[in-house]
Amino acid sequence: MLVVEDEPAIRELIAVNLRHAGYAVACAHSAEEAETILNGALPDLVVLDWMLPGQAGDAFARKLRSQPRTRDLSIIFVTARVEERDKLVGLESGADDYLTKPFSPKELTARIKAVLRRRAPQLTDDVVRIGGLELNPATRRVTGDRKPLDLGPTEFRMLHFLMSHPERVYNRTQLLDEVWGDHVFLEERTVDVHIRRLRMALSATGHDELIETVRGTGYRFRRG
Amino acid sequence: MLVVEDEPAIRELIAVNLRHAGYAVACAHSAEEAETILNGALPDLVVLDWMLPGQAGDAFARKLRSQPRTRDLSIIFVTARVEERDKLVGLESGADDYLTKPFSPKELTARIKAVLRRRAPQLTDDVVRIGGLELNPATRRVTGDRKPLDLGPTEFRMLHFLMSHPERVYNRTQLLDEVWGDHVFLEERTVDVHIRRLRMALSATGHDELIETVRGTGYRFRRG
DNA sequence: GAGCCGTGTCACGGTCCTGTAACACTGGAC
DNA sequence: GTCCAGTGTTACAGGACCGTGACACGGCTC
Repeated sequence: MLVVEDEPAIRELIAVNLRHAGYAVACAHSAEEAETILNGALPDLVVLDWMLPGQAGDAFARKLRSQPRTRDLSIIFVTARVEERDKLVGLESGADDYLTKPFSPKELTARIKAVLRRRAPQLTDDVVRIGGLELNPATRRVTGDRKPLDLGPTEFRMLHFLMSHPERVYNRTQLLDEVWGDHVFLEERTVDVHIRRLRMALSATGHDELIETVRGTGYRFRRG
Repeated sequence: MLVVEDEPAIRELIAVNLRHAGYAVACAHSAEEAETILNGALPDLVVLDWMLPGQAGDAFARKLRSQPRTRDLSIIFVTARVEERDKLVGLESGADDYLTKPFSPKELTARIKAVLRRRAPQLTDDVVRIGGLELNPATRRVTGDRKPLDLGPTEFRMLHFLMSHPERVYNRTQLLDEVWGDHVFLEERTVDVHIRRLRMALSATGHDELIETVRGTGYRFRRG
């Protein structure tokens, strides 16, 4: 997650809230600094101020869209202008969404979730194979070393999600959002129990150690 | 791929990204120009702006659907309106999907891929043979181990569909769409009852266990 | 009209799943 | 070593989910 915003107060406000929501955040106060960062690692999403010193935000967005490496980045505009015209121009530069100041942290994270969900994390019907496990969403079958595994609906969804994002650590809130849906209202410890049930099922073929606990953070599905 | 959009900026944004995704793209700024192009070559898919000058986009879509030559084109609507009502009308005019501005290039290509992939193979008249069962669509006869089975119309269509996609799990909504037709308005539990009737009929030759219940998901036709 | 067949819906009961609380345990800070 | 937050484990009540039988309705034949 990259936040590009010249106003320090707003930049920190956004960053703090994103971190709290479980995202890794980098900040930049100008388009130039943002470019430097982007030359290193690519984020999943860019929160971009409409009004940037020197170079306007939408010009920067067009630039991102014009380069192959950054073409597919999700972009959310933050703007103080509410006029329709500005929104339209924002759309023309290929933003995924926009926020009008003032906005609440809740709205920010909600929109980010919406944008991210709209695009990537849609679990597909493709077969996932990792570490001796094979999960087939279309037939809803899971095999560990050719032996079939019996999973409940929730266990299956969780394993599907984890296997689709190996090595990556998810906290309990994120798992609730991804596996149960983000409108649910459940205890975080519920995740623990389902992790256990999933591990139990996987242990039938000796694959129970594929799900790793990251103390203080959450869980991770290991490669091999 | 044909892009029909009157706003030059958005049109180019879409076209550039589609070309980058590997599609051949033609552009039109109005419905009239689009018709001229369609008189020449037929694309696989049309990206159509909801608001077109002169003729509304959905009117154009209806026109496409009404002509045999363009009836089967996939259509994706692009609209700035987010209201549910508009979405509904968009789908009623036969759109395969719609995009709400703002959207990102990645989202656009993802949806296009989804629509193209969704064009599932229709049920053919070929004889289907699986697990001792033989279903002949042309004669509308089903035999289990050479013994004839007596099925009602709905049971037959459902068995035909399930046997044509063995191992794959379908939920009740999908089965309603595939067996009854896209836009029926029936209780999902109705599927259960017909599954039962089908199982009863199949049990006459001992093949009732071929239809498997996948709890929390739907039903599956087992191989062998 | 009566009778039959195919169909959609409902209600009941059993089974399995699931969320939660309570308790046991672990790892790390000090 | 002690202590504590964080996690593993277990048990259980409630509920979701599905199979099943019954019933009403419409179309059809006679």
